[in-house]
Amino acid sequence: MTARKVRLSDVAAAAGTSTKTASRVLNGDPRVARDTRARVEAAIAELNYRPDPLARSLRKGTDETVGIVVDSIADPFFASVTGEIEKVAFAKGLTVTVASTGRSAERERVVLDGLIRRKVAGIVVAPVSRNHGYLNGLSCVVVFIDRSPVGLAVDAVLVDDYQGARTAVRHLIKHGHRRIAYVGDLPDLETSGKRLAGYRAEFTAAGLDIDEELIAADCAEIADAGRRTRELLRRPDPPTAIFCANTSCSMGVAPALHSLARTDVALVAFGDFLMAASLEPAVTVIDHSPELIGQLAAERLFHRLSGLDGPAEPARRIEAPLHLVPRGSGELMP
Amino acid sequence: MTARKVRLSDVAAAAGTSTKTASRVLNGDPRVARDTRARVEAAIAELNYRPDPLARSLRKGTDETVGIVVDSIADPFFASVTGEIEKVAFAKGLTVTVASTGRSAERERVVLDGLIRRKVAGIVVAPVSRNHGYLNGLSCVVVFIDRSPVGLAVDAVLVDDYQGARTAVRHLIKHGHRRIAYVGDLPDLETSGKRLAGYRAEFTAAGLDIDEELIAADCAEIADAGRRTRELLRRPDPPTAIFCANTSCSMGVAPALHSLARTDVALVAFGDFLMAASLEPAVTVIDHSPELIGQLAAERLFHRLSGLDGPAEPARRIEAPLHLVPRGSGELMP
DNA sequence: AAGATCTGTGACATCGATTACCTTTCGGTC
DNA sequence: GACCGAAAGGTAATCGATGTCACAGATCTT
Repeated sequence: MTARKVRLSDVAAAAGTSTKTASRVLNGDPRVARDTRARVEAAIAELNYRPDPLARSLRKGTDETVGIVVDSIADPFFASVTGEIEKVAFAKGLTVTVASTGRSAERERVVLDGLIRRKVAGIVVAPVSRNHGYLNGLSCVVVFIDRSPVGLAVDAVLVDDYQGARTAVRHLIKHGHRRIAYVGDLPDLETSGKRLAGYRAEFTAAGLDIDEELIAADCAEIADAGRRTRELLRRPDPPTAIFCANTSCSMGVAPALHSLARTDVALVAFGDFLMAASLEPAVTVIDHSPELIGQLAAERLFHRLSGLDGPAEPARRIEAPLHLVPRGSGELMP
Repeated sequence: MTARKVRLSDVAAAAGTSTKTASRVLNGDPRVARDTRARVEAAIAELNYRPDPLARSLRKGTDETVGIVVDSIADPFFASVTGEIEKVAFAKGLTVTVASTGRSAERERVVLDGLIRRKVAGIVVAPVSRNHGYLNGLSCVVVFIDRSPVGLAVDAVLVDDYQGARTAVRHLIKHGHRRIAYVGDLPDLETSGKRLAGYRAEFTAAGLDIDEELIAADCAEIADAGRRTRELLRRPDPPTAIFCANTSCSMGVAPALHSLARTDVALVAFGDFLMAASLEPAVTVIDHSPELIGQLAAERLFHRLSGLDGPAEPARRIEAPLHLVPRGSGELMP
């Protein structure tokens, strides 16, 4: 009933060959006679043999697994990215292991180290640390997402945070706003830093002054964003529009505007979110699809793994397209 | 610089012992002399040795990994559950591998099979198939979440879908509603089936008739829920309230109500979602925290793995608490 | 004082596959 | 007819750790 465990040697015995030949069949080695191959395949089917992935990995020195490392798996953005990569990986027969950094550079190092020790074939990582030199000389394909590699030449799938932010701010300026608040995460995160830089650049390009008091770039949590929004609107000279630099912040800003009944304040958010379209007014967003990012990352990873490129193929930087989705909140006039 | 690869035998050599003794130190075997242990530990530190998890797993026949199998990793509910389990697992030094079923029973079988072949120590699974007998006789700890095991005695962390739905419907009836629509997923999913049963039971208990026309139990996608909501409200005898049986449906129902400006229709949703509190009116929900479910599942899993229970400890059914969070939408009168 | 019981340790087999390196067979060449 | 090369397949080592078992010396027993 429960065939306890079938090993390759059992298959070989059943087929009347050596394990080596059975192994050849398993790995598609062409140097096997037609009928020998057939006998081995029959034995495999009959015994319902499946190779032991652990043993194989130990011997081969590489495991058919891809690792995914992100800030938090619960984060909707990273959850979508992960889901997409898992789909592709499953289709190729690879296992997916996940790990979160909690945004700690130290933990990033620990989990990456763990994955590498497990000889994963490839890793997709949304890095936290400032320097990734320690990953050099790895015999493992790495693709960065969301943030770019420093001190390391690997593929990266990114969005153009800087231009995205400029587009958002330009949109608001075009609709007549001059006092536009910035609500975002700490700018020492690469992504946040670039978005803030884009915000600033667009003001400068438009010949407008920046009121530093309207910049709330210290919102790590949803609640912070809500609180800072209230503070901004309480000012004697409140903003007429808000540029919200990431999804978490949107989750704080939008509710705050609602509870204050200040839906007259224009809003453009960086990153789409599930309910954005159903709020009243619906939220105009700069969309960067996590599914697409996941797909692009997976594609890049498997391409490298397939070895179709020469190994010398230089690191590539892929920009996932961004586009502004006008829904109402961003088109309000002051 | 990059110490290519340090094996246990290198450590042993450096410490002047056999690999077996080094292994003893590694595994905390008490039968090692004090100074031998010290020497081995020094060698480990000096060579920066880390054991190879694959080799260890192969030999031991079990991998320090927990598998998580859910409908979709991108689903916010499962993403939170997964994130929580990963946190706990990381703290215990275990790796986490994930796989999605896409709600296909066949795929469920395939991914579970894959995990088992990899000799994972434990699995947390949100099952899809109707019978899990094929998992019997496994040397692997399994914990079910969200749906209960059939033909198999394993631990399960569940919510009381039936009572939750009754609570929701009772709440609406108490506020004067008689025509309450049901919008939910297909009832052949255990969870959905129970919620629908709860809906029906509460009507019966209140001595009210059920209008089958108000039951839209065929919404597998967000878009379906939106469409069905519009249909329901277009009826000559529309409902005055909606009970929304899962989060995905809420994502469809709430926007639909908004876009129709029908925020006079009462709404209670099963499952909290990020923006629920910020909609206008805020959405009353039956909350079942995915974080809590993840924690409970992880706790149960690691408890079993620790072997503190006798192996004969009977399967336990754990109910994660549910509670109604009134926020406005559920308290509207007809 | 001979046996019994612990300690501490190492040699060697083992987990289940793959790789390096042979051997054999056979057809074709010159 | 000796030689070469390709095809087909086998033997044994190996990946890196742990389990089995044997054994020497120290410490008790009675």
